[in-house]
Amino acid sequence: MKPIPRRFYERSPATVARELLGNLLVHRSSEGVTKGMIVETEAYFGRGDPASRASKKKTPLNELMWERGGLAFIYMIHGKWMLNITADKPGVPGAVLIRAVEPVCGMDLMKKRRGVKDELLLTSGPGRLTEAFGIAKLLHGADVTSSRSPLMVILGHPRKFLVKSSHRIGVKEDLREDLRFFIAGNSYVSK
DNA sequence: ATCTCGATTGGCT
DNA sequence: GCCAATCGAGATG
Repeated sequence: MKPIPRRFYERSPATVARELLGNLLVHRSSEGVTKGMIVETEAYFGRGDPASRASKKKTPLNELMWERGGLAFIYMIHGKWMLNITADKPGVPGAVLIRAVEPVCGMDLMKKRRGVKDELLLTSGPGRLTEAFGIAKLLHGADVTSSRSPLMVILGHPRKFLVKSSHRIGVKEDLREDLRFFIAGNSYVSK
């Protein structure tokens, strides 16, 4: 399993968000392995982006957004863990929120962690997928470009799909630009 | 120490 | 469609 290299992430968050679609998120833990195809993402910038955690000053929570690309940036909102991957060049804040994946491996473990049987409810939302994958603050700062990391992103099989975009979900104030990207017609895209 | 808020979710009408 | 529970971080005292 070869992770996608760091240079992939050190570009505009919007480009990274779009191109992450179709690739595979892999988490390895003592409980087992879970794998899913990324089907929905959102891009966040720094200064000038009212919805971003990095729109204001640096804090212990958001400082990772200024670091190099390809690091897991994790925080809690409404009692749920959100998984982001840092993007853009070191010193330039940016991140991509992983909003949904399609389960590929470890569905039994996902069902156990989520406490639901319906596969469609396993990973079809940012809080759902972190619960299904067992992702929490412990993985904050994990390097998803390292093959030794418990959390990584690897190249998906080449597949044809249509990418659509929309405004970002749930944000109080959004930018004019469409910054949510998803695979058209995929049933794991959140509502 | 206490209060407020949110890049959400699930249950109920 | 509406609504309340969720809980850690940041702000405030």
